[in-house]
Amino acid sequence: MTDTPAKPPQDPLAEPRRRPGRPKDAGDLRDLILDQAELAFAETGFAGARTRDIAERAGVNQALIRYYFGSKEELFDEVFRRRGGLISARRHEFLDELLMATPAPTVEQVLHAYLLPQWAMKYSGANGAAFVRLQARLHSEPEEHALRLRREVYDSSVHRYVEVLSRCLPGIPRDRVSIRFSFLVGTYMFMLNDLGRLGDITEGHVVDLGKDRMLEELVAFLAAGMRAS
Amino acid sequence: MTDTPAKPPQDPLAEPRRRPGRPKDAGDLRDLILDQAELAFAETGFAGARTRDIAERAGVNQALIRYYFGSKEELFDEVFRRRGGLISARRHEFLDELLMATPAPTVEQVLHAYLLPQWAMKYSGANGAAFVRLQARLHSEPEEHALRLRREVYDSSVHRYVEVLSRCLPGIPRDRVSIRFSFLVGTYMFMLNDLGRLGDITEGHVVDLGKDRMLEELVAFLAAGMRAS
DNA sequence: CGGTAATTTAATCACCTGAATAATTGCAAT
DNA sequence: ATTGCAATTATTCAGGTGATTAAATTACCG
Repeated sequence: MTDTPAKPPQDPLAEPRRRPGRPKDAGDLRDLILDQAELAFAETGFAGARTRDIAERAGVNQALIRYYFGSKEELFDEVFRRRGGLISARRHEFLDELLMATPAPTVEQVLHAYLLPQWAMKYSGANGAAFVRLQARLHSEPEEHALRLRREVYDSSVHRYVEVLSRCLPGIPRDRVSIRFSFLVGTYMFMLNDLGRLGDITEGHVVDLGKDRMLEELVAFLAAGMRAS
Repeated sequence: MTDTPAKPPQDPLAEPRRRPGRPKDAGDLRDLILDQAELAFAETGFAGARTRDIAERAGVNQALIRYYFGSKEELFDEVFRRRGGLISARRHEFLDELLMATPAPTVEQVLHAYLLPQWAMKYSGANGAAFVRLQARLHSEPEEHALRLRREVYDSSVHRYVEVLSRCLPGIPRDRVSIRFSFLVGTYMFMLNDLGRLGDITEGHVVDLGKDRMLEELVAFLAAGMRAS
């Protein structure tokens, strides 16, 4: 408190630090933080990710996270809602389009409409794959927090798809359709998330089937399961 | 350092603390630690669990974890291997028995043999359900550590089942069978782990189908998927 | 122009974390 | 008896953790 109140001798190679205060153009640091948080949460999960890392990767002070989001948990929620909401919306759209085009679609068509938004996000570049992993992680967390988020974001689209599928499968009671739908959720979550188990199981014969082929295989498998007598 | 070298005034209601030194009968604290670690890891994942909590729940000093296991990570490995090895061994046994009884089993029979050990463990009481959750969590962790463990414990039984299934499904190329098998892994992992999503998806109509009925439904679904043309 | 509000930083807090150490006790072999 | 090993504890360590505060800088509104 008594001496060297001035700046320490700065590294002349250091990039020009942002100084505090309102920025001139404000290139929305909020979104930058969300992007980096998405990556961090995907890599190490909620507990494993450090707010310091997230801030550093975004080139931003740690306190800014609190400023924008309040807490680490609320930051996570926001990350999840941002893309989850998008996926859910796309699902609704695709189902609308499908029902508009054909009043009695096949099981395959309905499943394809349901899965495509996730698939497209995974291969969209731009952190999509990270979000998909983060989401798969959330799906295996039994905590109340996780459950609440999933409900909030996904339940509405899921319920609609179950209803439509039920109409496609007149021989199968509704409750059974919904049970099978929950099987389906586990299946695609795992495949979306996976980063090596497929290679192990096929003993190296199949490592990456490619976006389209994998989706086809999955739809065929799931549709057959749905129709099981 | 200078005064009060003696014990602080102890809470007279405190239970008699175990004093250091070799115990008289040594009711294997090692296993006690493993049990509590299993619960803790299942509840909050690897990063979220605290060695302090684990030790406390086991009624044991924290340093004992290091004494027996070396580190938190090695403790986790041991927890995983203990029951994972058991499950893998059971799978081998059941497959042996099945092939002994019928040289050409149905897909349903093979899948049942594969799934039963996990199912039985989940409903065995005695932390079985906790282990199953922990395992499902591990399945959605992409880290190298997780991958290595799964390989070590499960690959041998998985490869055998893929081979037998391939024989049951002569119309389907081997690679495709193994891809479908990896679909299957995701499906049952999710169902084993699930603690509420089923209820959401069925809008409350189905919360718990009961051990046997759920396994039947799952086998029917998966067998149909395996056979998909 | 001048004041107020928004945005950002550096610095710090209180607490927690896994790990390590050294002391303590009981048992078994000599 | 004495010594040495095994199992257990209380205590401490070094380093992180999310959160918080106070100050700094700029934009915006009158």
